[in-house]
Amino acid sequence: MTFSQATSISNRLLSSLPSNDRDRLLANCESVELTFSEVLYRADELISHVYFPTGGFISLVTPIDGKANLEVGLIGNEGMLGITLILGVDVVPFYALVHGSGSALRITASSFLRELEHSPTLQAVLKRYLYVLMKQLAQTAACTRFHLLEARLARWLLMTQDRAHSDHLHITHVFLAYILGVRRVGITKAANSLLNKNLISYQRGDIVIRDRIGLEAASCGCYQVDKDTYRRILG
Amino acid sequence: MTFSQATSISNRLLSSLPSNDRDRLLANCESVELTFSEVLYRADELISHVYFPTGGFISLVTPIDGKANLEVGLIGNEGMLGITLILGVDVVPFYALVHGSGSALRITASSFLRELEHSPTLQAVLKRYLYVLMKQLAQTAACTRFHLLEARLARWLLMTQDRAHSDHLHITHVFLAYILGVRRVGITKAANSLLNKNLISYQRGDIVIRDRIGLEAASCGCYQVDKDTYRRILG
DNA sequence: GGCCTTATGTGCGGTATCGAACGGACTATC
DNA sequence: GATAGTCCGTTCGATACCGCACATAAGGCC
Repeated sequence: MTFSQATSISNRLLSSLPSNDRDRLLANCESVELTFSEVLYRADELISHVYFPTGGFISLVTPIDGKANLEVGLIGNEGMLGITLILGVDVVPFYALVHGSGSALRITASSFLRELEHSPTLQAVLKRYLYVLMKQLAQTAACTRFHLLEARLARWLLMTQDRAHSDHLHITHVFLAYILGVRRVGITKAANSLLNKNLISYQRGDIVIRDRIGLEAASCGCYQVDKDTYRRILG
Repeated sequence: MTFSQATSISNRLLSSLPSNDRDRLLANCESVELTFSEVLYRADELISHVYFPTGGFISLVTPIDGKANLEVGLIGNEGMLGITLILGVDVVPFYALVHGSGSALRITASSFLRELEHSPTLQAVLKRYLYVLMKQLAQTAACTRFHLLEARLARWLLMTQDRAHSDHLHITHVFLAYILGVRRVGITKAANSLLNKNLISYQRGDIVIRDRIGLEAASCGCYQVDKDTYRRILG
């Protein structure tokens, strides 16, 4: 066994597998460090590896018109990157960008597909995860349309905190603007508003969540909706 | 055989199946008429039937905050409704609303799952379709965020024309506002602009596409992107 | 210390869309 | 031909963003 139980258990999809299936999969995994702003997938390329984040987390980003971008999904240790392989499509659907440094387990696409054949449980779990991801895509679409920036920012901070497992996030306004599809100035304004409410504090690329409950109140309901969906389908 | 070749061929997913798989499936299907504004699925209910539109078409709609709504997908004879069954989840993810009257083939969820077991080809086709749907979800999210209403309206008209197989669409401004997540007045303004450019004409719930090429120019690139994705993955 | 890069704040005019209300025109029904 | 219902057009002020430009500040590096 290449990896300790502690490592394996820190990805929720993997830890929900029966131990023999999990061990088989882990034996084919290698541990990698995801580093901030690293691009794991470029759209339309072939998927070479799939990733199960354990510490780090990843943004799924859709480019549009060659200039703008929008984050459509967020993947931490509750999910995986490369899920479309289970649909028999090995073409990357979205850009995948590391937004939180940390560890992940990765496995080559071919090994992954082989393990998938051997484990109906793995198939079942990942299919359900894909369902959750779809719901999140739609939720994000509607959220982006209707909710004010401040609420969207609060939602993003909460989602990210869950995946970073820390109150301290390493992220700049420029990056947030990119993710949320707005101007940097818009982020400055929204972040300042949250600051004035004593919900967060920040300084040169470090954001600290000060009041999680307050932040939940300031965020739109989408945060809770996403969480509920995950729990209902995979919990 | 319950249905003629002509009927079966009019859904593109079904017509891409080998004839024996298709015939088995069709033998379990019944033909139904979809009527305008009919609700086929309500979110969080159980999926009782899946639908393969042949003439009609269906909107997938995500409600948000209990008041607003946003269309996140459009299903005509190029697709199917109820696709999430292949993920092993029988809970409806989105509202499904008939937006174009016309025929469809439907099959009970249990029969569908049984056929799915028997036909790896069916599984493969539908998984690829699900991939396309995911890409469209993300594209719609970004489109909704960045593109002006007039372009989004043009895109919607084109997508709908493809699925209605007709230049005449039966849809009111109120409905369009609901779909695109804007005020009715916004639709009136955008539609009027398209009218002034001689791209469409309309009157009391009937819209006529006058100049398809011009409409494509007025629409955002998302229309073409979606089409390309479908062709690449399923074509 | 001095310099450069990066990160954040501010100010200005512009605009797409919002919410609400009202007016007019066509259709269906009786 | 009166009445009610549906559909479309217009106007009003408000606002959440936009693009652009520039100011301030903090940290790293020589």
